[in-house]
Amino acid sequence: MIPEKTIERLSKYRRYLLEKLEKQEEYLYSHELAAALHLTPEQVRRDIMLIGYTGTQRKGYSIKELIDVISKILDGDKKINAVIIGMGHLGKAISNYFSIKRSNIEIVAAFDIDSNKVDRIISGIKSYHVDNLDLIINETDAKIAILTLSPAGAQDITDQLVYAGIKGILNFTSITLRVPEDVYIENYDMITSLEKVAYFVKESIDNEGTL
Amino acid sequence: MIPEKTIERLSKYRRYLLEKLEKQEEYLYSHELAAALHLTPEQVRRDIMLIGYTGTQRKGYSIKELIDVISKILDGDKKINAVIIGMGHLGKAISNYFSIKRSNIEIVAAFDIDSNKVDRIISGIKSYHVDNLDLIINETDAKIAILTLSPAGAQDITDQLVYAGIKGILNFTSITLRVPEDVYIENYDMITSLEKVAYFVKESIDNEGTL
DNA sequence: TAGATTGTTAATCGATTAACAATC
DNA sequence: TAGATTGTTAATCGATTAACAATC
Repeated sequence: MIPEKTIERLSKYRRYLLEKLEKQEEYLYSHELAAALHLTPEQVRRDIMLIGYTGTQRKGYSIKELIDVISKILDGDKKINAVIIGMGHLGKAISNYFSIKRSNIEIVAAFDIDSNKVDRIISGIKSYHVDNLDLIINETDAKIAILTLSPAGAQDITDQLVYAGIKGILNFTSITLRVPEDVYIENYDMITSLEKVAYFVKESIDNEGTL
Repeated sequence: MIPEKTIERLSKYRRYLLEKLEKQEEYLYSHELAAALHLTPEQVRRDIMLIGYTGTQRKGYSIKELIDVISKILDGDKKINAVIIGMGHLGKAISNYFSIKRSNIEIVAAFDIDSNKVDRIISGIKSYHVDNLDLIINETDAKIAILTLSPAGAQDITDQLVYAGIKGILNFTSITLRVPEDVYIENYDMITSLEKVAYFVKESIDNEGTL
């Protein structure tokens, strides 16, 4: 079982490695990857050890091989389908973001309650009325839902999603959702993030020259 | 010095407490707050201990007092100004999100390179061409920047922001930015989050019934 | 009072970092 | 070869959880 933190870093490693691959580079050292992502070389080596890949002692790691190993871990064999709930600005932003297909995740449908945003293709994704949630999720066999709707209806929609067979939720609403144990939730809380930045900025301004 | 993780939770506590306050409730127990946010009561009590607030042993914590103590920690005395770089869908989504004024953070300006999005008021925020970055940041004394632009120009803009006096960055671009030590960066990486959800969903599907 | 709750110290857990032998 | 790098174990660090006395 690979720890959550390592999974996060693997995703970032892969992104960086793909950039390197495009530049025709073949090998890189743990300390290069570490420097690029503000980590320690030890941590990089340990993560790579955990996924069972082995470099060569002078040349470092093969970029191509490492990408393949990480991809096998992150993507598995089969594709996984996702849906977006809420096609406001945030929903559209995410659609565009993932329209460049990366990895094995595909956004196969979007939902909204606004009749202007329904039964149309928006940002390349077919958009349905939320009344069709259960039907479309079953048809597409989607397992992930990305929640970008307003907090008010979020818990209700979540219950419907779980009922329809969704197993993972990326939650952009700022409320905490209740779900069964076997559903994985990742909370993406913009308010908290901004308040955190503000706190540490305030701290650093207050402590200016106090070292 | 309060740890990062505690700061994050304080932000969430406050949000929840404000909801409770609106419902005219006066007191709550550590276990209530814990249950609502999927934490342990011990952790809630420890966090509250760290910020130096004390409840009463039978009634629990005064909602109003606790909000005030958290606000004093998170907000400090003075307001802090923020700017958004990039007024695409994501920039607009964030503008709307924070147009309801919460805490002491205010978004005072936005920047873009697209002439259609410049010298206008978008989602309630005055939008300028990026050429005016330094000028406006100095005029408004903004200390935080929210980056929602495309990865290509992000490092260049970041250098300009740091030069203009920005001390905290909320980074929505998926690249890792280089900044001086005294600039606080919070990375908000949607790709990594989605890949993480996909990984754990895949794991749980693979292990179905394996318990 | 008895029961429930707080505040806080000690124990545990997990993740990161240091250290270093092996080796290309 | 000498120097740099990997792989991995041990040590450290930090955060969470358990335990429990104090007390309303």
